[in-house]
Amino acid sequence: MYVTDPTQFVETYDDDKIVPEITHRRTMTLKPGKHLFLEGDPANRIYEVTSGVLRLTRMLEDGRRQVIAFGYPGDTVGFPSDGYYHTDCDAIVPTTLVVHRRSDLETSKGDAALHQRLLRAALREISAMQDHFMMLGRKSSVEKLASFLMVLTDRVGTPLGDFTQVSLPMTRSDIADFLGLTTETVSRTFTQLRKSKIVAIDHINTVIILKPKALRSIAEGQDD
Amino acid sequence: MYVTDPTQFVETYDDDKIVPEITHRRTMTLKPGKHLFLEGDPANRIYEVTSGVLRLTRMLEDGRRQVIAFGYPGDTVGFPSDGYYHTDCDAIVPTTLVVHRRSDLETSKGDAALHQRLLRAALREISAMQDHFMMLGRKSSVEKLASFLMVLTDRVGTPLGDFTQVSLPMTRSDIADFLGLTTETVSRTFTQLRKSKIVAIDHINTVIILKPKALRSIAEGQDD
DNA sequence: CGGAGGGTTGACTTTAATCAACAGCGGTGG
DNA sequence: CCACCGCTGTTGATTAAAGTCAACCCTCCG
Repeated sequence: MYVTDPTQFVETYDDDKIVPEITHRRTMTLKPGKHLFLEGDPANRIYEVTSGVLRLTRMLEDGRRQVIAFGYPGDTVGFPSDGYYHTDCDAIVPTTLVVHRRSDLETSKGDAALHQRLLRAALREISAMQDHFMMLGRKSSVEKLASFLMVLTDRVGTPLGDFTQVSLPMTRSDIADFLGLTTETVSRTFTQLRKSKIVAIDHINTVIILKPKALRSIAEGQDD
Repeated sequence: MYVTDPTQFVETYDDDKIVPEITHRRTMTLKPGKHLFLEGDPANRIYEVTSGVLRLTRMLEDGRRQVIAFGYPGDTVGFPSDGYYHTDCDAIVPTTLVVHRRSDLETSKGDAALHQRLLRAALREISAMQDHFMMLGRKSSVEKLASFLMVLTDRVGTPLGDFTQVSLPMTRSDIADFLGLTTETVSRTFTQLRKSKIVAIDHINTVIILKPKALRSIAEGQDD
């Protein structure tokens, strides 16, 4: 019930014209709460998420935390810089991964097609991070939460009658640390969206998008 | 683009045994205020800054602006995603650039060494953006400004007696939009740092770092 | 000399954070 | 099986931080 809809994942693959080969594929699984790597670890592997959800985080000395990204199926994680990882990464649900050796991908010796994929993934990542900047720096709490829900709707939403269902495997605290808010504010903002009938909250970790257009226009700051 | 200290850049060159050839190098210059590209333009070129400073920005419909990065010498700008630029880019001082055709860099046909450079630049960019996330999402206004000044000190600071001088070619409004603050808050925060004798403000666009250690510990959230 | 734009400062408002209480659920063990 | 504990989430009251609105200054330039 946690896991991201497999059809979504297949589509992502189709879009990218990536047909994974059985040969030369190393896969692994990761249990919830288990770390894939920590900030400062030497970065020898690059991973592609095939199912589940990862959480990439950074911490300040005093415990303040920023969730950099959630790694959904189709995402690549573990981009190295100067040979090291610059975030912690752990699983929030059981997760399966394809493992690539960094040396295969980064040096000229490796497969050119794999190379291409890494570069494309990095460029997509940069673009996604640019959206995230605008969100962190310039949006209000409702706009942040609406943006977050829209992204998830577009990526991993599943149709449910006339509406779209989105599962939120992460805690409120994860959402808060992703959006640069507190858990209390996230909670209040959910309540606000629920009371204005834009979303319904099914179970704590399942929301139903009732008015996608309204949600999107909030996300983009059109109403104020 | 945000943090890459210049020695780093030189080392990267050495590591890769890339000595840019005069041949096949196309350069250009850009006057202050002139745009290099706009959000949504097809991304056919990738640029390396050789002198000057660029500003990369994104806008919301209602005019709210986020400065994504400043492009200093050694930085690469114009990373495409889906074939388009996702930010505006203009010069804030006279700027010179090396121009690369995207097709040369991104497709398998191009020079493998150039390929490598693009990938490295993209990975550095991702790492820098991760710092910026923490700053936007979790730091207070003083911490933000201190972080900004530290990065500039490390990258482009020039020794001045016992101290370090940093020039700020961008306006207060650019700094505000980079840090997710208002110009008023930036101004007040400069005053605060000036009054506590951590920096001195020479000319509007030149600051002198009097207590780098104090500034760094504020930036990292050690004092509160 | 005068005007425009960028920057600073002050007074006040708004937003989200903080502090605190409590509800719901899920697991554990008596 | 039920009681209790601990964790996550919600809600309320209050506070703190940054935003807004406004006045003013300074400098650069025509």
